[in-house]
Amino acid sequence: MATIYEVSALAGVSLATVSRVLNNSVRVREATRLKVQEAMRQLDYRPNSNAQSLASNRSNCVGILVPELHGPFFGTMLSGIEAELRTANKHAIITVGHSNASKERESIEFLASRNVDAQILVVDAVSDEYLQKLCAGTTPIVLINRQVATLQDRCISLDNEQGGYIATKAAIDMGHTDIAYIAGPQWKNDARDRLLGHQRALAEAGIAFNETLTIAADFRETGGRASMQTLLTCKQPFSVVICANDEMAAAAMEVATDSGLKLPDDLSIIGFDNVNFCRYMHPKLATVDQPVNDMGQMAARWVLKHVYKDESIAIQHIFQPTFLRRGSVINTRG
Amino acid sequence: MATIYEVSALAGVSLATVSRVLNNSVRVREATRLKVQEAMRQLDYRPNSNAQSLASNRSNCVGILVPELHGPFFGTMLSGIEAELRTANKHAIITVGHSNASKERESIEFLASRNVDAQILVVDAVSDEYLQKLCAGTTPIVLINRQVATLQDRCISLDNEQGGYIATKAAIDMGHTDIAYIAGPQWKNDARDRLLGHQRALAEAGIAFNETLTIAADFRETGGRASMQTLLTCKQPFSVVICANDEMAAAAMEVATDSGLKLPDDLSIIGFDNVNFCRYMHPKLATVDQPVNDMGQMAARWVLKHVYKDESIAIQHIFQPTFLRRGSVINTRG
DNA sequence: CTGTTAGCGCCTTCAA
DNA sequence: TTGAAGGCGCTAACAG
Repeated sequence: MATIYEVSALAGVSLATVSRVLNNSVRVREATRLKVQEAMRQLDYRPNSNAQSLASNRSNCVGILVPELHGPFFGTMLSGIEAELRTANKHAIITVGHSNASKERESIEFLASRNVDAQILVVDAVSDEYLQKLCAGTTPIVLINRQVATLQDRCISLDNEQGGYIATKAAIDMGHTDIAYIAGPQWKNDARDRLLGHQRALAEAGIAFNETLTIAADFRETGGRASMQTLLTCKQPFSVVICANDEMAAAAMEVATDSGLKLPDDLSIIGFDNVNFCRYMHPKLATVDQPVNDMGQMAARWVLKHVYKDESIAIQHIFQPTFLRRGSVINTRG
Repeated sequence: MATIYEVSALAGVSLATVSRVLNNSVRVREATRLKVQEAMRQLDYRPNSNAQSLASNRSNCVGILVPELHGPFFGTMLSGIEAELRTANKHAIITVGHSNASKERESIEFLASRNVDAQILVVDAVSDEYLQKLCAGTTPIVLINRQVATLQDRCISLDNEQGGYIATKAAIDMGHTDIAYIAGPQWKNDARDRLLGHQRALAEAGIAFNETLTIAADFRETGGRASMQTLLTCKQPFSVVICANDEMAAAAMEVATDSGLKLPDDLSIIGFDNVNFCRYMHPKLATVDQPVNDMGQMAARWVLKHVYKDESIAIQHIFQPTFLRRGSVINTRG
């Protein structure tokens, strides 16, 4: 592959000049520029970005770390990030953490060693202290869906408490008073916040919080399934089960159907996230929409603004969830 | 961030020696190695991979190009690729082509300029000639789900013809003779092959191919929806509609249900791909399983074998589909 | 506006 | 087993 030297030789200019037209920096005489560009074309020249990055200490790449690649959630988020970055001609280097602290750390270090200009992280295993130390370093960091008190200006996340609140409030508004709740793992702050919102809605309506109708699971189908089975055998009445995410809701729905309940007449179900498969379910899953694509886009914009200095960009740190009423939930007041 | 110089100074050795322990190459005296490693630890040294890549002309990164990031299909594939690469301590640089020729080309060039050791491509817009020229270059290329006659040894793909065949054969075996088919875009070879397989199964069973019951759509929900509507108004009887992918099948199912048909009693539906949402549908979608994760993994293995010289690996170029019978299809023979 | 000259951080012969 | 020296392809002062 041709180098900048060959271009400069062919064009009859110094390599500094070639570098200048490459970065369309400062003033280069139009004729010279054309000569150089023609030489580049003839040689099919492509700059070696490793060399550029080494020399300039900038890579035009931003590193991304997500917990996983499969599944509907992070794909959408990545899509939002990538699309926005691309508009600015920046590229994404994507890495996976598998919700495992050492893999997350390893990925972050890989990104750092790749000299990315910034990192967008979606992590749940690594500690707050680690993140604080990381943010104190030189590479700008953005956090999606992770709240660290001292790092608010770098956090992009959903108002999970509000999401938990509106889901439960919607159920209450539709006449439900016996409400079961399948929570997410309580060591995750989003799961905790959703539960808090749920409790706030109950309190506001004067409904007592029922411990035995509240089960903490793992955000996965297996957990949702087990939780639903427990609920069905706990001898307490409930007309709706609210789940802290859609996967668990799907599992709950399956268990309920399998055990002979007719949905939504016998039981209403509400999810959280609004991932793509909600609309394929039967009945369609009522859920709380989380604008993942937009949140990914916003993280990318944060980088565009703070790293690539596009001052025209406004940053929104907290995104509001919205309740989507669909067939899986019924109004008991008719 | 500490450089190799500082490490060599602290350890009291030359930087060549540091480089050697870094690449655990040749023989370094154990004592020296320990001294160096201790220095690295103290300085929290991380090699700059841009510099490594520039000097060694190897990056330990493989470039990936997929059509999109959202949606259930490519996420799973990426997951398979990434996991396999990671076992060998190689990393993935992921890029998106949006099924658009110039974006695909741009992404490929980006990957090349990043000096990736190999590229795994899932492309549909770029031409065969372009790919041939690309493969003639120095960077090893693997193609997933794209057959180029002269490049067979670099292609990993599903036997789509067979997939089309078994879907239709399954329907026939269950007593269906009036069979509608919603095809994919015929400029894509996978869509074409699936249709060919469909026709082979028909021919084999002595069933005449019915043009008006065959509609080519776009592999998307909108296309599936429109096609199903056309079918419902075409005044020809059919007891099953076979779709060239699951998205169109989901849409077809929705349209059928909305127009009052009871599934699967009034109409059977079969999809293709077995993406994650099939099992959330109601009735559950019978479909042809495409082992996407495995195919991604195999592409990664190709790279591990041919680029990183792990000769122990065996490569499988063609993957076989399997039919998954589920509730959306009924046996008319009882 | 253009050329000269140092590096960027690391690998890799070649000698010792 | 180790060190010295040149170079990977490019950027960024600093002169001119």
